[in-house]
Amino acid sequence: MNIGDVAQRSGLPAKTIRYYEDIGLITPMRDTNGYRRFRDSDLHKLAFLGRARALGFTIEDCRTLLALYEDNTRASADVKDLAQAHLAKIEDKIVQLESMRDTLSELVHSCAGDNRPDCPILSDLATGQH
Amino acid sequence: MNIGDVAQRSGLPAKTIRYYEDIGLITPMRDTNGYRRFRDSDLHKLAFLGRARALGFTIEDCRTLLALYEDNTRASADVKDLAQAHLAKIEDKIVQLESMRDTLSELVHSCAGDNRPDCPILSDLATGQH
DNA sequence: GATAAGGCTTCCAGTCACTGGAGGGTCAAG
DNA sequence: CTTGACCCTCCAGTGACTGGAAGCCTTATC
Repeated sequence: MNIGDVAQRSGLPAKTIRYYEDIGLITPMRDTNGYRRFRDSDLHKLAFLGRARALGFTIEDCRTLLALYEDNTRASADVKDLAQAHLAKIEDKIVQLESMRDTLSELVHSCAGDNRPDCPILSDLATGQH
Repeated sequence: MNIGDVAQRSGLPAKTIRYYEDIGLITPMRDTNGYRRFRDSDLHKLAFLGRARALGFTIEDCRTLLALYEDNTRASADVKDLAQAHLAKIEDKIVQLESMRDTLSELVHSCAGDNRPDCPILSDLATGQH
């Protein structure tokens, strides 16, 4: 398979696939013309990476996950720890965003949104007081 | 005030304040020795920026917000529109993160986390199937 | 055989909002 | 006069791509 094929099948942009090779996540073969030639195992890895990234794992997490995946003597505890740490970060972010949302939503609702200049949003930003 | 003072009072790192000057958000004066000299109005702006950033507004949003703040003929509708658009983005992100959290949480709970290699997390990443 | 379209290559630069560090000048206290 | 705490500028790096330039390869058509 050429890069266009794996891009389509994995759902990842060709640019991203080249980038993943650059940083050593995959190592496709090369044809005599210099084109990358992808094996099924490469496609498999890319799909794996796509799913891990979609769950928000960092690239370094993905590297570790791939290594664990290919290590048949892994302990599932190692995978679980990684996933749990990541889950905690996500939950953290959600809490932060919810706090922003709540404040912002309150401000938006308290603003008339008309032609007059009076604006509680700006007042709040200016003074930190409602 | 020197940069250390405004850093402490605004809660922003000195590096960030210099950066904000670089990109034209503030324009402190200079002493003869080259040190930045901040007026109260600069501190006020920095506090404004700190609060806007804490609500997740981008730097460009902040620039616009500052301009609106200083324009006494603004329409509050302009501020509200900006805030509402930003709120929508935040809500979007929350939905995405919640989806990640739900999937990940399910996977984490289904993984034994022991010394054996069998791991539903890796299986899911590998196949996209539970 | 020429040519055009599309796919592939590499390499460089830009994104966002800082952050770290090197290398050096300034200031106040003892 | 030295020490230590400030301050300065400039450069590079972060994460994970993404866009674009410049150029080679392949396939189809005329």
